[in-house]
Amino acid sequence: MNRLETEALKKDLDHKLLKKGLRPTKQRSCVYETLLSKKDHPTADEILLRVRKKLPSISLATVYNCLETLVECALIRQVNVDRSPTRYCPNLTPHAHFMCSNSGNIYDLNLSKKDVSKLKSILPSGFIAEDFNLTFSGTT
Amino acid sequence: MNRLETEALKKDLDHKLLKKGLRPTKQRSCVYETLLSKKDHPTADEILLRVRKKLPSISLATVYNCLETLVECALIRQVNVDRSPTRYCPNLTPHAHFMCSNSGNIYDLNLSKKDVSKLKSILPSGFIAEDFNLTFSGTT
DNA sequence: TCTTCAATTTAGAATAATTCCAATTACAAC
DNA sequence: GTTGTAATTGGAATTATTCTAAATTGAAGA
Repeated sequence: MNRLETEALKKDLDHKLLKKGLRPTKQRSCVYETLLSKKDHPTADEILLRVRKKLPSISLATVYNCLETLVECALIRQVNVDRSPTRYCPNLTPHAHFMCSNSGNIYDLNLSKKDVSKLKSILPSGFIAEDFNLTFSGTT
Repeated sequence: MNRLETEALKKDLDHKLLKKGLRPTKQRSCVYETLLSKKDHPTADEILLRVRKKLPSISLATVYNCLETLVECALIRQVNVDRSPTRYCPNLTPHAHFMCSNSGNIYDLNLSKKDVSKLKSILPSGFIAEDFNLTFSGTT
């Protein structure tokens, strides 16, 4: 990501925060940029380590706070696979996850609109889904 | 469940345990029967309470041990929704889950073979799924 | 510019689910 | 019966996450 892109993202973040009456802080933007700069699925601990390269004194509690805020602003998503620590995902397009049992790697599987409507067609009448979560596990 | 059914289940359980070199104990069969007697999605704590009506001195550690064993024997399944405590499910037919955000209730949504093959068709070539997990959240 | 004040950050304590551990207990095989 | 291994048990330990209370920040108004 070059400087111009980074600045555009920061502007977008600040705008979305302000719309919710939240302050644009350097911690929030740093956590956000860190997530976007490497599109994997890090845990809060891993994010702490990465963010500390830029902000050495940031605390784990703040990382959790920032992540929660970013999720609320719909800028990132949480990924939970079984009981393992929550992971965070900057991919906002509809997708499923595939967890490789050997490596522990998580892959995004993008879903077409057709896929999504097929999924929703599983719901019986009367059930209204706000969200869904589809995770495969196996080997690649 | 009448006595004959219960005994048939116990026999099946004992058989599957022995096949794996595991001992059929009263704790294991009690946990299993408890889960089958009310087809909801209790947590380990809730299962402890129910099982203690029959085996007052059973410990929480044993309940966890038994549940782990039953999962390994593919007699029950684990259900994880977000970060909430693991729930256990005696329904072995392919199904998705729907969690009602208001009540917290979890519903089984049975999947047809067609549904399952549609789901698997999401996987790109090279990805081999041993298992999948589909959970909707919303309101009923 | 100075003050004010609520939002945010911070370190560390607290919580909750689960796992671990070491000491019994219970069986099954000999 | 004895023996040996598996299973159970209570409590301690672990781990991810949330809570708390004090310190810091930065925008808005005086």
